[in-house]
Amino acid sequence: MPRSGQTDMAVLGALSIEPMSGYALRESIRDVLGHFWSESFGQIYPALAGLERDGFVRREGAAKRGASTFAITAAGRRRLRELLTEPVQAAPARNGLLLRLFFGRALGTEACRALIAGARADAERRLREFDALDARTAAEPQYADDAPFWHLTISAGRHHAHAVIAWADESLAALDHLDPDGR
Amino acid sequence: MPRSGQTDMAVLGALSIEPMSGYALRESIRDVLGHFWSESFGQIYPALAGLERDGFVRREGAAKRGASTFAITAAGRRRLRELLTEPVQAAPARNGLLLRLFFGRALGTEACRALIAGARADAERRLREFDALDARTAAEPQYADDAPFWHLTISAGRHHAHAVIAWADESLAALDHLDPDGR
DNA sequence: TAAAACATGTAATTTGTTACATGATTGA
DNA sequence: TCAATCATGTAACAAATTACATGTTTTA
Repeated sequence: MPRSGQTDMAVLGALSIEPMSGYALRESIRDVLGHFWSESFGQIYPALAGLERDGFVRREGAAKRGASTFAITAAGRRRLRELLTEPVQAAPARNGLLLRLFFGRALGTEACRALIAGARADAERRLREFDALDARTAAEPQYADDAPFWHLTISAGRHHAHAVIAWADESLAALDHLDPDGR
Repeated sequence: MPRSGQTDMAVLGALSIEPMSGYALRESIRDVLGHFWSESFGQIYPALAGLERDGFVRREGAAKRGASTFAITAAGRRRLRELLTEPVQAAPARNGLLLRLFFGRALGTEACRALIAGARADAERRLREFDALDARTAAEPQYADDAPFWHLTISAGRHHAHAVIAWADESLAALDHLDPDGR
């Protein structure tokens, strides 16, 4: 039974905004936190069970059939603040694109170009997703108190995507200079 | 015995540049690929054993006592090209800083400010590390053919660090506007 | 009424880290 | 000679994904 503090933080945090089912929890983590966080069913349900056992969430509605909603308790809010205050643990760096480019001499210049162009296209797509996400949250006045913080995370995503685009353009130009025949 | 293609790629790639011991492999992965990749002993040694069994690396020097060096074979180079050509698999997003900021209303504005300032300081430190890394590779003429590719990865790190700094400054200003008394 | 979406959970597997155990070599 | 560094490996644990199993509710 995985009980990482990280998963508990994400689950309690989401439930601190509004009560929802485990299914909805996963959907909103994917759709709203998706660009900087992820959780799978295999973690969410055991985490909910543990949090319920410890009195941090309360299950509302029948457990057996159909929908049951999980709500955060007062103890759960205290636990959330405790978790949020813990030092940020750096995720181990694992960037498959940069690993391939580092060995670009073995991979070949043309394949490198394609990888960089792909990363640039992904970044452009993410920028469009951020626009949509911004519009969605701005349209819901009940989240007004949370929106400024949500905006910080979207802004981080935008800055990152812009950085990828600038880097890609610069890098494609550098590879052209290295090997002027685009072949 | 973990045998992920990702670890094999990093190990074969490093050995494609020059033969070295498992220990040195870990050091150079930490020191050179550190800003975008990581491997631990628990993965490197089993990976080396598997690669040796499959004929992709050859152990030179006594296995029992003191140093033994691992060198990539011709089959290993073919295997490396094969691995490098595989599609980049996106690492699951896990950014503990942004997760905390997203729940910034529960964490408190002041703690958010401190987290952002910390991220900014980390980025500044990384920029200095990139300068040192650049100087180190530029000083070794034997890596001239690889250096242009290595430079792409360092440039990516720099762009990313600059993006973090710009985002942090913007975000700190936004939080000031939200709550003018810094208390 | 059939398909799609909602909903909950478990089990197997993968992936990776950390700690432990052991020993050789080198330099102060 | 003692400590630090180099070196190899295993075992225990932790974290997370994926696939599987099961059933309900809504909608076309």
